Amino acid sequence: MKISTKGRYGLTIMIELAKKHGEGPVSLKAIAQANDLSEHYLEQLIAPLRNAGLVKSIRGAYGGYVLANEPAQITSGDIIRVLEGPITPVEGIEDEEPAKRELWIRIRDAVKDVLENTTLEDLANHTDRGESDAYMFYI
Amino acid sequence: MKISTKGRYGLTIMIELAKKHGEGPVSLKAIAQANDLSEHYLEQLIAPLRNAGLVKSIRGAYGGYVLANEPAQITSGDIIRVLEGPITPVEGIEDEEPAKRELWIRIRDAVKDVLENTTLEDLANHTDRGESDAYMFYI
DNA sequence: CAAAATCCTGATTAATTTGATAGGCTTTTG
DNA sequence: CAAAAGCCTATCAAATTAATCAGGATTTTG
Repeated sequence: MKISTKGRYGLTIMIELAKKHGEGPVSLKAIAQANDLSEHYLEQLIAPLRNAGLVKSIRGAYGGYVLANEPAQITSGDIIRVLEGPITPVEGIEDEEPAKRELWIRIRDAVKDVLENTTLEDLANHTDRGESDAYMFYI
Repeated sequence: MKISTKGRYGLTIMIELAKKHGEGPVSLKAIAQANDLSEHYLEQLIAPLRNAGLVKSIRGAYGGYVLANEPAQITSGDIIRVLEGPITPVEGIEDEEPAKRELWIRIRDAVKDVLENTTLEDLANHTDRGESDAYMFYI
């Protein structure tokens, strides 16, 4: 039940682009350095994001990437789906025995709901407002 | 974002035990055959379930396993946590940047809510009531 | 034009997780 | 005792994930 670095780093890239939205292209190098990640690895992740039409690339000196849409129009689900595949706890839910199928569907819909209702704007604008740390308990 | 066969088969075992709850021990062999799974592999999965106190073993001929508690007292979260580890989309949520942390927490809590509110009784009693297949769309 | 910056592509490797297999030991029943 | 069943440990194969490497192509700047 984990999201791999693909989805995590992909989200990192997209949040950086959302923060700089409207300020011209941002290079992968800058994102990689700011987050201490491998630039080459990020290249592998942004390729599918570009193919999916979530970002646009601008080549050449002083080039980089920009979001293809407004941050409010791009959901975390768009990103995770591209990099992690369909949002479902189990492949082929339909083939599962009814008891388990019910559980997988409940989980899938719960996660889907969160991912589709959290946009890049929500994430990029989120400065730590220091809400109660009640959610910080370990489960 | 997938649950591996560990969690899936573990849940299968536990549902079988719930269905036969109160009728004496059920052997792994019977469960393996009924679900066309490898008995040896199931042994690896039931060991942690036993260590966690979710099932009790009865050795010797005509032995097997029984639930350690009533089906209504055991949640799917108990089982998944033992076999898949902590329910969280990311290790070390606390260390994440606030923007992403917020998202991981929302996902974690949504999944946690489903898992902790679905008991073995719910699952074992679930005969296919043929609800609307509206949930069968592909995402 | 030449150099720099950047995107773009493919191949390869390393590490981890998952899934499966084998075999022997122990305990209980009949 | 023999059969049935759990218990335990080790090993291996396959798949996935994570990361690295190498080089090329394109565009902009000066």
